Amino acid sequence: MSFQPSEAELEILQVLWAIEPASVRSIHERILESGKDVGYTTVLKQIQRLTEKGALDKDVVDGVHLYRSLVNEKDVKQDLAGKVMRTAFGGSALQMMMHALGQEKPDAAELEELKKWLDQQMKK
Amino acid sequence: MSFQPSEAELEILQVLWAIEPASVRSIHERILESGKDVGYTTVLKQIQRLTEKGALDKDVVDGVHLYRSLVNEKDVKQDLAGKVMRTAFGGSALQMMMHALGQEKPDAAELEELKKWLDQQMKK
DNA sequence: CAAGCACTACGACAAATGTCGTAAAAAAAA
DNA sequence: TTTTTTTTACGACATTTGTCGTAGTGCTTG
Repeated sequence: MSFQPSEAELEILQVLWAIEPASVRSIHERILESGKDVGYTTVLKQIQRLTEKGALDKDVVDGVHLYRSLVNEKDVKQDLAGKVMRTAFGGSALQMMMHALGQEKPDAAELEELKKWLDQQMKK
Repeated sequence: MSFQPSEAELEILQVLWAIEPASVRSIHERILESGKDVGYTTVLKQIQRLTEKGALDKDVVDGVHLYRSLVNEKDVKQDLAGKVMRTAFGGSALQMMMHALGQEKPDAAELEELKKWLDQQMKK
């Protein structure tokens, strides 16, 4: 099993997957930009814990601490989605998706893409 | 926002949605059957906490305590799926589903059903 | 009725999470 | 080279979660 991050941890991982390697400061900024208001030290602490757990790696280049992820984005996301699918939707991806979409109207482009993917799948 | 259960809580809710109203004993049994090994009192405690939080309701009929859920299954599941979709998959249900399926090969029947649903959606 | 069983209530504990404050160290500015 | 500002390290604290043990209640049955 790969790494199963908590919510705050996932947030940090997401930032890293996008802009890694990154300093604590830049990660913190990103998180603030995304609307969530949280202190610098809080983010730092989470980052340190992630590092302890072996999910991140730190480089001290030129006196600046740069972090990057050691866990694979796809794996983590597959675990996450898979787990929810299994525990809450009896293993049905469709059920899960329909519930997720149930909140807002399905986006047309999204549906188009889904169709494409589906055709692809069925061909095989 | 509806109720956001923890994992153990969700497990109990799932049982209730299936066989409610139910006694602690029967809920416990169900959970054991599902493979998870956990003590009676542990389940009871979770149930009591859920009740405190207002997610369950207790009926004492004939000296037996029967519980049933006060939270709506669909709502809870939509919240859950929606949240994962938003926090981990940038709001894309498709991405979420593909990751979920990425683990095992997509099931043929599942795909068929998905196709049906999709056609339905696109028609509208 | 009394002893035994089954349930429930209560509270305790450890680990995980989310959040900071403050101190120490490093870098930048004066 | 002091002083200021930025960063990083540590450790603290409150909550939430998951898990039980134990003690109390009340129903069941000999």
